[in-house]
Amino acid sequence: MPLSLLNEEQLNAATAESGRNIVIASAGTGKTSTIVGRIAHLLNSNIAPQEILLLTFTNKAATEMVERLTHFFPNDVTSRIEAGTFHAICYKLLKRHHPGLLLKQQTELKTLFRSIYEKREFKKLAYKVTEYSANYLYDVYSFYQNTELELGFGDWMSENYPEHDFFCDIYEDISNEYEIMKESYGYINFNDLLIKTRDLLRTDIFVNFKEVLVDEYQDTNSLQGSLIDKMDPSSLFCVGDYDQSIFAFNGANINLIGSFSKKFPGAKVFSLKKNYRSTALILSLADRVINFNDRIYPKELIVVRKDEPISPSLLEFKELFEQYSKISDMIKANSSNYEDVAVIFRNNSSADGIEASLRELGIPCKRKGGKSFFDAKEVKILFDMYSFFVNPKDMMAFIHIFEYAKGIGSATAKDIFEALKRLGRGSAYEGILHPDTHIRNPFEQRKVNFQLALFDDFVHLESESKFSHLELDDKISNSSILKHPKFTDESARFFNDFYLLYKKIVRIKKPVSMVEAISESKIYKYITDILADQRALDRNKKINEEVKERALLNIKRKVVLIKELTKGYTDNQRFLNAMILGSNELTKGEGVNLLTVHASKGLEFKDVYILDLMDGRFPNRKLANKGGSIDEERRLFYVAVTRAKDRLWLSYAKVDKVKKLRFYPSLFLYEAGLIKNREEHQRLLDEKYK
DNA sequence: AAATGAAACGTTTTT
DNA sequence: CGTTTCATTT
Repeated sequence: MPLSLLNEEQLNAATAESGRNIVIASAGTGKTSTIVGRIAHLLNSNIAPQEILLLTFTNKAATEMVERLTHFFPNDVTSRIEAGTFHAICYKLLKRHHPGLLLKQQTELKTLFRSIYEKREFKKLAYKVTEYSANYLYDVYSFYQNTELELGFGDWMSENYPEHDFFCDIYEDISNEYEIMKESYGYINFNDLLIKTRDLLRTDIFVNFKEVLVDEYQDTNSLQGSLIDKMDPSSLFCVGDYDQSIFAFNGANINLIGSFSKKFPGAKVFSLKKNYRSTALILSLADRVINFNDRIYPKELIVVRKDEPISPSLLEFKELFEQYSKISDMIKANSSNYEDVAVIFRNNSSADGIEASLRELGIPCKRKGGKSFFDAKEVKILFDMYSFFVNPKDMMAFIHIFEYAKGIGSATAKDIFEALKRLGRGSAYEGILHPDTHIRNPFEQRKVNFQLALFDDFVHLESESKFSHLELDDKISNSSILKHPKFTDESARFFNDFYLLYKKIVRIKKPVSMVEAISESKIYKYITDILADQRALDRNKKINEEVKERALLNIKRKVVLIKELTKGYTDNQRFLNAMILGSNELTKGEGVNLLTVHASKGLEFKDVYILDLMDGRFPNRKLANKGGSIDEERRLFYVAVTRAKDRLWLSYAKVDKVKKLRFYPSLFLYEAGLIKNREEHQRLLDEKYK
């Protein structure tokens, strides 16, 4: 039984009476074992597995904990435990009452938001404050949704950004229109997942969890908190560490832990103090630094490991890239098993340098990186085509597809989409396959000036027989869509190919076949050919056939990868949503782990190298000055250090010769006692940031 | 309104 | 350094 493996303090927590319980668990004190033990205890007490909900920060963590339980309980028990991230669980719940929902990539929604923003006029008059950019406003709005439960967006803005009071009505108006547009295109995003689930709980979605367990409670935000409140479980078991709260930018409320007892009078507080993970020297270093933060409860760490510790060491380099290559050398010389090594950095910008150096020495490494893969144009367009077939309301996907049709840009693509909707009596899907043949002109007159209600001329329709020489499908050559004057022979063929694919795909059910049908279609070949041409242009703007071949091969390889990703999925919506929910949980490859501090949360490694410990980069001064805080940066340092089990290296470089920058060692290196002359450092810092 | 070429820009962390 | 945005031409 997992319970017999627990020490006394862990066991006390794991077997706590049901009610409101919080466990303060410092790094490396067996938080995961305690949660696993707690679930075992619940199951032993005859609580049904489906009455247990485990909320974690990553899906990986959830899978791991359930996996551990399978060693002690039968599969049909553990598989019925609800476990996952807030978002994944909400998706599952919401799906029951909202079956057609489709998640959309964050960047797409930003584009939508920006398009709404750009229609607004910010009349400045004599006002000296400039309005927030669309991008920034989107982030602020998202932050608002995660943190504010009472006020409307405009009121919240004017309270928190009083100097922008003047614009707050416009800001709120933009957010309102954004919500309406989002709804009309059938989109949903990460925040909506939580908000909609919360709002439907008790009225449309019913849950009956006896026990809700929350891992990484310090990184829970108000929105997530309100979701738990609405579930109102009979028992709640939260585990967290004040010193590891590093998600303030996402609305994580560090006070949730401190105020737990206030919010739930009579709540039991447990604390885990025995550290099993790291050596005494690593822990004392972490402790020294984190003690510079104000404490809300005393930090008391007991080192369990008694083996001879290896002292953490400071690595000083003259130049940034010298640092990367020397560390790569060290990893090669020092480590037998690359899987046990992690290179941790504050900013993703450090990743490329170290990755290149490792590759040079032939050292395998892995990065959390679905991003670049899903950002590739050939992947994007495949998913756009896929999304449009699954969600015909998805106008943005439609526009992206038709931007590849020569002579048709986003404005015309939008007209065509609207026209298809009209032909299909509200459904673009029907408009393509079964257009209303009575409508002669499906195109709307455009408003040239919205305020003055000036109208453009009707779209001047061309003759139906314009493309009779092209051998198009009958359905298409008879379609009034092609009467739009922007259609040329080439784009008419494009539309025809689009129709043919759509006609074929309608009967397809399985994601694999879907990806196959799209990737083998004429239209996808046409698009990828354009992409390959672009990539094969040489200096004289001529296509290098050899390069083109390679580009096409590269695209084919990505298609194969997408096909592999469909494994295990039988439902198109589920597959598409999973690609968005889990896109950056994919880690590819094996070898040395390259991680940001945030991504390293919850993990542990024998050897840890922390890179680029320069003032400005870590702590990241830009962030600390707005929104963040030096305390949060210090917690980040604490998290990074406590990932190490046996050996730890802390590294910085003095200059970046490419960007011609001079660096000063990180504040935390002084606080750790690794560099002594602090006064001199402070003087230099004061000079630099006055 | 689209295509092309030139200039700026910017580099935070996650579900 | 590569992308994104801007300006110019068609």
